[in-house]
Amino acid sequence: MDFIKELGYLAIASRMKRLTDRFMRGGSQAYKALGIDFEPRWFTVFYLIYTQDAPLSISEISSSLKISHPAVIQTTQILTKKGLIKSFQDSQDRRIRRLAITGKGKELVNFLIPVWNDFETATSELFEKAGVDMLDIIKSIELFLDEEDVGSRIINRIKQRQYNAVEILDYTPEYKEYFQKLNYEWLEKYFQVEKLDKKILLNPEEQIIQQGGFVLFARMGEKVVGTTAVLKRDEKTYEIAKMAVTEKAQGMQVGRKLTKEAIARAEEKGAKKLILKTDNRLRAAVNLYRTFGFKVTQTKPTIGGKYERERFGIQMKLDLI
Amino acid sequence: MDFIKELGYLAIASRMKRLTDRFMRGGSQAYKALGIDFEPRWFTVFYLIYTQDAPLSISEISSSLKISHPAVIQTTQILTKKGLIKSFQDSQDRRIRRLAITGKGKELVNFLIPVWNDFETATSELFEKAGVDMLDIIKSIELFLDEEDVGSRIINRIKQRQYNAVEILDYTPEYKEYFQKLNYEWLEKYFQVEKLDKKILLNPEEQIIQQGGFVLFARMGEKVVGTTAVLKRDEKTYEIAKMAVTEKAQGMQVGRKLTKEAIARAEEKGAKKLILKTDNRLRAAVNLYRTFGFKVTQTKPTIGGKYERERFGIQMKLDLI
DNA sequence: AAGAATTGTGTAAGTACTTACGTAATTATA
DNA sequence: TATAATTACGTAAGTACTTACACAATTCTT
Repeated sequence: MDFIKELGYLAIASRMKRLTDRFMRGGSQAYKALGIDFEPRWFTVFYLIYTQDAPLSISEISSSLKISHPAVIQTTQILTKKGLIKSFQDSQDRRIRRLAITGKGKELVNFLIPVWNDFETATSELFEKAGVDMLDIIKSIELFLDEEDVGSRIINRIKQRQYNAVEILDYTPEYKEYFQKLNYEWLEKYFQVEKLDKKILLNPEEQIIQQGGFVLFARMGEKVVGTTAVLKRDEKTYEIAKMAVTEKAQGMQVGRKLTKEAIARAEEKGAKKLILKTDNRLRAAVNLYRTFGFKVTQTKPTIGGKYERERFGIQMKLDLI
Repeated sequence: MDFIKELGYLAIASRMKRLTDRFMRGGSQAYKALGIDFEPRWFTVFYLIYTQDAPLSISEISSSLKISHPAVIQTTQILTKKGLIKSFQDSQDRRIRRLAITGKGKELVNFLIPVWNDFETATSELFEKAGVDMLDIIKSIELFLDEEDVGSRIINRIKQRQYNAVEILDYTPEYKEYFQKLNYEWLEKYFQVEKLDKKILLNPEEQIIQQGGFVLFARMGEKVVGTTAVLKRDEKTYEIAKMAVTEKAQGMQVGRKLTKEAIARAEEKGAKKLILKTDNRLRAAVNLYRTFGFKVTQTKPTIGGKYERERFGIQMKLDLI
């Protein structure tokens, strides 16, 4: 029974690892059977040093093989101990230690060349029998991964799913309490709830909607996890304010979807300019707004601003069309 | 610059390893980005325990995943410390420790299921874009490796090459010295050179060839590395004797090719039966003869045998049709 | 020309496996 | 029913990487 096989692409990395280990062990067995004191993992470093005319430095080997430099150091230490390579200081740059093959090393290479040939033939024959051009496959996969690595591929997919799971709702009186609660949650964490906050948060209909603005809510599943308000400043200018996302839902694209919807609705209402006030220390928020095209317009302390916290804040602006 | 790429199938294992590492690291990054305390390497063990209804033992997990049991123990120790699984002693067999998922573990699974889904979609999409059915490829390669593993594929190829490199030569007077030297080499190592040995080794023409037998030599490159004699016992019976391969060439199929040629030539001369005397302690030799169909016919000490060493020896026989 | 930044190497610690070996419990065997 | 063999688990040591950090030499910047 082989559980990993059953999991398909879910455990593809584990399965590839298992296969790779099998290849590595096979190589090791072959050397052992021949009575040669050599390991497959030394091959790339040793062969690189052998083929290059000019002695290489540690970091040159590291970048050529795309492995870490401590890995190179470890391997070269072993090869040096075996007497297969030697090292000397570079004459120009005293930081650099250059590595070259020894006479004993060359002797071993001559002995190993036909063996390596057999390695190559045996593996290429195996892949040929399996009807697989493995070199081409790896090349093509590596190319795709150079474009975007596995991690970010997965992360983007997760974000997309989370984004789709967020539903944006219009203001209704029964959600009023969430507008207050969600904003209190973060205000209390980072700043204090000031007098003007309370006034707006307690009376959104009167303070925002009746003034020509609007309020949005974000729902994930059954839970209201975020909110934002858009205030009307004048016919062409609106302000995004009172954006709040509950802690548990942060990083789940709630703010992104709220912002996107807020911009779209403001545009519908005839806005030509959107502004917002935030705090330079709230990096996630500032970066989010930036991805929508908001630019910082004011970083100096607003002396006599309406809110105490504005003394540390910045203003951002987005021109529509 | 990517040296490993240039090496083709010679460094395919290193290249596969690099690719696998990339996948593993990608998974790790994704969990980290989500703020989840979970690692890709835990997945197979954790998921197996989760999916199975009955709690599993260490060795059941080990064989299901085809990894060593200490690897399972290590992973389960971590998962236990994280509170995701728990263990209890089996009621029937007190050696067995059974592993089951905890409430906390189930909670995490529920959270992770959509994430794992994203893992799967992201990787399968990647392979699809690359035009590769990776699951099928790995399946097919694993199938071939189950038949014959990488190590033995390589070793067989090396042996074949070595076998082809051995050239069998007929007796000529100028090689006479090798017949003596090669036999002295091993006789002195394992036994003593006895009186009868000397007589035959010094006069092969008279003692072997003129009696209806023959002598063969094996050459690798410029060097004579092995020899054997075939003595005529009667019209239908020949004896393989004085087989010697120099130490440096041992394991290189010299004995095999000499034996094969000896059998073929004896057959040409009309032999119906081949016998030989060897020592049970020379395992490599006995096994070699066995692969040609020789059977042990006599294991008891030959009291009063011609050679002192025969007291520890065995006799083998091969019937030729 | 002084200070900052970068580069090359080395060391330490951590991770995720492996093989080898030890011990206790169970099962098979004579 | 002793004894041997097998099984299940655990521990130790080794391997082959990694990341993080330290330090010296060199190069860049002002």
